[in-house]
Amino acid sequence: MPDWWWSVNMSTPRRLTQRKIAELANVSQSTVSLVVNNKEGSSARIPPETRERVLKVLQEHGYVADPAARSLAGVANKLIGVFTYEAAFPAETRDFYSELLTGVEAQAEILGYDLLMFTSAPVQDGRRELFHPTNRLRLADGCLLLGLEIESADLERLVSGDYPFVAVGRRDTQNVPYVGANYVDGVVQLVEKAWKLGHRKFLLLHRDTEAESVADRIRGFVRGMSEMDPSILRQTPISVAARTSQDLWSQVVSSGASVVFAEDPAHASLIYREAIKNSVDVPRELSIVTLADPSTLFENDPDFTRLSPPRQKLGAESLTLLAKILISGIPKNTADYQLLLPCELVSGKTLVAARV
Amino acid sequence: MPDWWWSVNMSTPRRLTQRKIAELANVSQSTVSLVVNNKEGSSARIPPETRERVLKVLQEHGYVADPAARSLAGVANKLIGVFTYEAAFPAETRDFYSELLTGVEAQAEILGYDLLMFTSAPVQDGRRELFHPTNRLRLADGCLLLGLEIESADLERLVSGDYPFVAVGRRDTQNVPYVGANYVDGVVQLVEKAWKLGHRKFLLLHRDTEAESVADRIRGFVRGMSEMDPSILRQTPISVAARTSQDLWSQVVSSGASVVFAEDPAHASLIYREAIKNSVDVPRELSIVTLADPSTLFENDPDFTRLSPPRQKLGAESLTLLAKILISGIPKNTADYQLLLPCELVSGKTLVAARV
DNA sequence: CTGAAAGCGCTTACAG
DNA sequence: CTGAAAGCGCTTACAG
Repeated sequence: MPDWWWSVNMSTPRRLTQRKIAELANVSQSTVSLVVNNKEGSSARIPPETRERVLKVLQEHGYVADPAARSLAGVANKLIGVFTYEAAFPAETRDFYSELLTGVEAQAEILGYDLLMFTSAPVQDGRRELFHPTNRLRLADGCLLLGLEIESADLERLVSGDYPFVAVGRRDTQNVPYVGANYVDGVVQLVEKAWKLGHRKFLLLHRDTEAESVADRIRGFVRGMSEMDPSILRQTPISVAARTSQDLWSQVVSSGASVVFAEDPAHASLIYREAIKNSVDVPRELSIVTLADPSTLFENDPDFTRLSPPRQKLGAESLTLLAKILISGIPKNTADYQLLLPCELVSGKTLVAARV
Repeated sequence: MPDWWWSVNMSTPRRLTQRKIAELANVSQSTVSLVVNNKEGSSARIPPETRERVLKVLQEHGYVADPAARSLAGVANKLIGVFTYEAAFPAETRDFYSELLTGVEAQAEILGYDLLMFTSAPVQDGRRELFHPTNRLRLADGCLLLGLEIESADLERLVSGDYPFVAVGRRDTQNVPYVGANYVDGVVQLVEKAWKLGHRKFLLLHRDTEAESVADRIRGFVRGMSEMDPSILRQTPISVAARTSQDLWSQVVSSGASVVFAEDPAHASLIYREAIKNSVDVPRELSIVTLADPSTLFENDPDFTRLSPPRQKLGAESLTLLAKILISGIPKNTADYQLLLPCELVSGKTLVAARV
């Protein structure tokens, strides 16, 4: 405690310590600690009477152990850090994070963890920096990492360190514990479905990012197509979605596709609107499939046929995995710390039989 | 550090400490601390050469001070607790909390605070309990309290304690530091506006809750009406909004109102739909005004004439106030810790001149 | 059954 | 200029 402390905090006396509780209950500080932690074990046995007395004082004063001190003394704090590479709450990123955080929050409630949001991390080029000189990861027992893209350098550093963490979403980096969505199999199924409906002219428009979740969807698309017919796959355009409505529409038209796989629902939405403008009937003349749930911002959209990643469950399971790691360390088998959850396939109304 | 530590963590040696850095740089641990904290002041003056050497080792090893230890040694935690009476992220409460939390988060980033969400608090009757036996408020330097309704017992206990906190939203309880929205003046303005447009038959339908935010809107309505004409106020129905669309519509019809003040946008929305069903033209035959922003769940609604509480700003300013309190204690003047932010009046399209 | 003591990693007067 | 030392609040062997 620095010297100036008292002068600054004269008004509010220092927080309640075990020592003070001990005085009040007429026991030693160690006894208080024993009671607080409900230790009955090996060497300590506190008579019920004493325990009651201490407990009473404890409750009367609403004592809570200083988590910093506890942590320093080597106990887990039941505190889980949540690091998001972008601000978690704003509308722009709300769709992405909200569902995940809903799951995390619900599970935290169940498992009795509090959540520490690392909002103080300095923002660099619009993204928060994980390892900055004053990073406070250690405040939490372990941490959840959220973000469409996560720096592989960060992941490597975490993997080689001893700090428990779990990434939400599959990651390429070796030995990273994660819980992700199984986009590959999901997209394969969607491709099969379209194929069986007679579609042969496909188009995949994906987002312009290196994120694993996007790569997986592309991979699923390629695998699905090649399982159906490798020669058709070779003629199937797989492109980054254009940025404007018009350019998107050009991509669709010039591809001659009967079904568009628009990874991003926002793109599906724009294409749908352009289709209306150009008097193209969706889905009778053009089927549209999207590979994630549409945001509430595009509520007027049709009920897109789509892949629905189980975002709430992803959040919940990530926390569950982290809790396991905290308790018993990283599992031996990769399969036990790299989990892929199946995506739901929503039938929707925008994928119908191809016209002959 | 408990005894079993090594057996559990054999693989990963203990985290890097200043002591180890000191050995590597051939200085004392105190010197490392001095360098880490960039202290130049009073008693310590480290020659640039030594400093460089230490800095180099520090960087090479990516050293970060253990925040728990720092905190224990008396440095502020820069940790703000966030207590929500309901789960913060789920869709049902998303509209209410998201905007607030967006503001809080943005401000936390600016002020360098991390956010601790008290998700471990046990839920009783659908609401989290603030003061439960294992409450961990003390984990944070202070805390923000969010909720439509906040138990006054909780508030009283907080006020009489020494734990710094700020409520988001105005509260009746004495001496509670808060940042709220000025609903009273906002509603007064809306009443005036409708009055000037020739409306004389008003109806106020409010939510069935004791929350201060609702009471304030009712108060504003009453004040506005009585400023216009007390005798008309006496004939103006002020009721709890019915639960079903049909009953709501009955309330509207039987009141004979030319303008409905529906506090809750969800109610405004239902009334609007009933109006369409019953071939009543909104706004030409019936004006509707709502006293909060509609949720994105009702996106198909018309652009309601409404009061828009500055939710993001509420969040941000609450954190700012709490930060002030943390630094210099509760201000002397009530006016300095009980803040009311003006609501924006959105013209919208559902309030027009009354038919003569 | 309970207390005195060591130690967690750090900050900061205080001696040299 | 730099190191030895006290102390933050806690947990847990270890003595009594």
